Amino acid sequence: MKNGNNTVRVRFAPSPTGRVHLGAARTALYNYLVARQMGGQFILRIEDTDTKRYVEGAEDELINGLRWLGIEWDEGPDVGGPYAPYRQTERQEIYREYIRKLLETGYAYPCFCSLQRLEQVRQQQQRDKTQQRYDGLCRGLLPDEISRRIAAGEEHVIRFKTPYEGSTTAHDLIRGDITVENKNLDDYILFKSNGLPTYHFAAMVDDHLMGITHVIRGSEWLSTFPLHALIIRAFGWEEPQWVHLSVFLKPSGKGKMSKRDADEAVKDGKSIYIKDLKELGYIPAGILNWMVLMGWGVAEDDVMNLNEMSERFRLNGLNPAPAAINFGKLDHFNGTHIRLMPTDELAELLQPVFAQAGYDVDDTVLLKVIPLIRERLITLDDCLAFAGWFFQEDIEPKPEDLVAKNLSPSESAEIARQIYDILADLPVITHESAEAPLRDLVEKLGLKPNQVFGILRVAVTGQQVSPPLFESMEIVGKETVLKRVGQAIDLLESMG
RNA sequence: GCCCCCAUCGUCUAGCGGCCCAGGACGGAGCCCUCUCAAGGCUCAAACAGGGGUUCGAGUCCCCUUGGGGGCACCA
Repeated sequence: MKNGNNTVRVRFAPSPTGRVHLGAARTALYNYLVARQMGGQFILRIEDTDTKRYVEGAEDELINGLRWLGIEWDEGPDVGGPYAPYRQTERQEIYREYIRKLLETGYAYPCFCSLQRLEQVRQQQQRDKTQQRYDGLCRGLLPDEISRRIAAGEEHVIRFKTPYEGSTTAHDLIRGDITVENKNLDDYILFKSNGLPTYHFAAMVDDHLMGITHVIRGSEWLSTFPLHALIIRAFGWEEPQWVHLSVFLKPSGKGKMSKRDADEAVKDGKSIYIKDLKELGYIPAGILNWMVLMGWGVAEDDVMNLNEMSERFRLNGLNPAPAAINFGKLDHFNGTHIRLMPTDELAELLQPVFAQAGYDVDDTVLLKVIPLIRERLITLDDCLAFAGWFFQEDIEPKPEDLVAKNLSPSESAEIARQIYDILADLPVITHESAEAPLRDLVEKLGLKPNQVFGILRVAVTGQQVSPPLFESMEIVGKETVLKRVGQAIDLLESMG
């Protein structure tokens, strides 16, 4: 390997131009997984050479989002490393040095064409329905003229001198050899007139200098990656392994997931933005498990944590075809991982959810409540609907909910009174002490269990859907239970 | 328009020439369990885009068609 000690080095190199979404997070994940399983390094590099599209705060969201997911990097702008700096705008000297080399060897040349002229050329090519490519006006400029115009301060860019003849073949790990005719490539701009490099140039220089062995990135680079290979070869460097990931399609499978679609999803309580997912009550383990399986698959046992993923993941098992996003599966994996989580760990996650909703949560109560609600949670936020009533002094059941199915309010009130008497007679309400006498009551009245328990459930919890009744009563205690059943009786009687 | 990539159940996928009248997961249907809602267990429906080759044998290899995706910026 090029860095001499056989270590795999991969990188995730986003540009801070927007929010962190699924596509980016999954690319980061795959890179991270490869580094982990091979005992290599994972590098975070910020590609901020587009000053126009730079978004304030994007880098923070990125770092926070990735860290929250549990994806850690060995080197990066915030943690430093042997190849610092890791922010491209801080590496401008380096790029200038390397572009000089390409200029000297004749692989690159200055181009003085104006934006307007370029636009005209493009339009003409469009009219002619031919391939769009720089027409090469400045390609043959003599050294004298070049130095004269540069000395005169004329604005210019630097282009790669892509051969007109021949073809270029480069190898993608999951697609095999890809060959393009050089005439179908372009004289891509390597340096912009503002003195900053473009992605094509900066990324190649950095990947080489940072000893990157595997470039794992989105498929939007698939059509330009022969060009990237050309740049690397022009320097005489060794090529990394190229891996181009598929894109995400919208849930319908019809068309690429666009920003607009992403915004639409948010209205349904779904999102492809990591930060939104966090706020929606999804947990890292669930999101990770969901993401890793979009573009990669296992034969069986698809529930995995990060460690298991890094052991099982295989780059050559990647699927080159685009994948449609399936939010239903996110729910499934999130619920599954919540169920897998130790009680105390879940408690720590649930505590702030309750707090944010305005509940004053007692930790010891919460610890007892969790086993009752855990298998009912899809997202963390679901705990509010199931268990919020545990932490409310007063509940307000709807009178009509208190009325048992096929019975009148007064009949229901009578049953509630009998329930009250039974519970009042118990020294303490537990699952064990309450169930038998209440079931006897059901039998005595000749009713369905649900009719009797339904009244009690609504009386105690205020809602028709709740965690298991007996266990719940045990937690809130006899005093509260009796108080609420008493209130329910009053309510039922007031209904006439 | 030009260039490149892709193609197994509705969706994510296993499959790298015979182990496949195609396996798993989500979702769906049914049953069981059951104090509600879940969770769990069991069962069922559901796919190799189409057409040509190659081969004793093709979901697996090749070609074409069709369909989908990406790229064609002084953006990454």
